[in-house]
Amino acid sequence: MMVKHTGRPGYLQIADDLRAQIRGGALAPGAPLPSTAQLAEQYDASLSLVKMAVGVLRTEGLVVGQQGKGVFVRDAAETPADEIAELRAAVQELSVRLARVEEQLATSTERPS
Amino acid sequence: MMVKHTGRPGYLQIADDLRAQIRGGALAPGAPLPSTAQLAEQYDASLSLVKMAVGVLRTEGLVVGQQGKGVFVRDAAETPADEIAELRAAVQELSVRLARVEEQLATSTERPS
DNA sequence: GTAGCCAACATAGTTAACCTAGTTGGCTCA
DNA sequence: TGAGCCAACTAGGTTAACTATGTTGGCTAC
Repeated sequence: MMVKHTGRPGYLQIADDLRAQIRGGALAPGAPLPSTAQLAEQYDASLSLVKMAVGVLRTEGLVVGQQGKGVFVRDAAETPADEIAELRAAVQELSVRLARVEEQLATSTERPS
Repeated sequence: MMVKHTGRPGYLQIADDLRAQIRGGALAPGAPLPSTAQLAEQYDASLSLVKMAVGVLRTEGLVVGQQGKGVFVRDAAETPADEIAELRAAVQELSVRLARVEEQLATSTERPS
C-alpha cells in the first residue's frame, strides 16, 4: 500500500484520490475508471482495498458499476450529490475526529471530587 | 447469511433494515446500534456482511462509529430533504463544538497535570 | 461466411482470518 | 483503601480466497 503516514485508511485515500480526479475532470462523466486490477497496481494496494474504495464511491453515487464492463463516472446531471458527497465525506471525518477529541477532553477534565 | 432470497445483496438488505429503523425512530439519534456480533446473530449473517452494512451507513453519514464503544445514530439522521442545508448545519455544529473544545483545551493546558 | 462456443476479462458478493486499537469493569496486590 | 493491571468486550483496517455473473473477442467447425 502507499502513503499511510497520514493515518487515514488506505481505502479512503484511494477513494479520495479517485473522487478528486472525478471532480477535477481527469475522469470525465461517462468515462470508465481503470479496472480493479489496474487500480490495485497503480496505487500499490491490494484488490480488497480497491474494491472497498470503489464501493465507497458507489455508495456516494459518484460512479456506477456495470458487471462485466467496468465502473463509470456518472453524469453530473444525474448526480446532484457529487459535490455534496465530497462535503459529506469531509464533514463525517471531522465529526469522527471531533467526537474523539471531545471524549478525550471529557475524561481528562473530570472534576476530582 | 439467511436474509431474503431477493436479488438484493445481503449487506444492502441489512443496511436497508437498519436505515429504516433509524428513519422510523426505532433507533433514536444518539442511540447505539447493537454490536456487530449481535447484529450478525440477529440477521443470521456473517460478521463481514454486518461490517459492510455498517460501512454503508457510515458512508451515508447516518451513523458514526466510535472505536471501543459502539456505532451511534447521528443527530442529523432526521434531515432527509435538503442535503446542502444539512451539510451547512453540520458544518455550523462542528464549528461550535470545535470552538468549545479548543476553549477547554486552552484552559486545561494552562495548568499541566 | 457465419453461427456458436469458449477463454479471458470485468464487476460484484460472500466469507474468514488476522491485526490494531479504544473502552470498561473486575480482580489482585501492595 | 486504592492503584494498577488485565481480560473481555468494542469498532476498524487489511488481505485473501472463492463464487457468481456479465461482456467481449477470437477461434473453430460446419
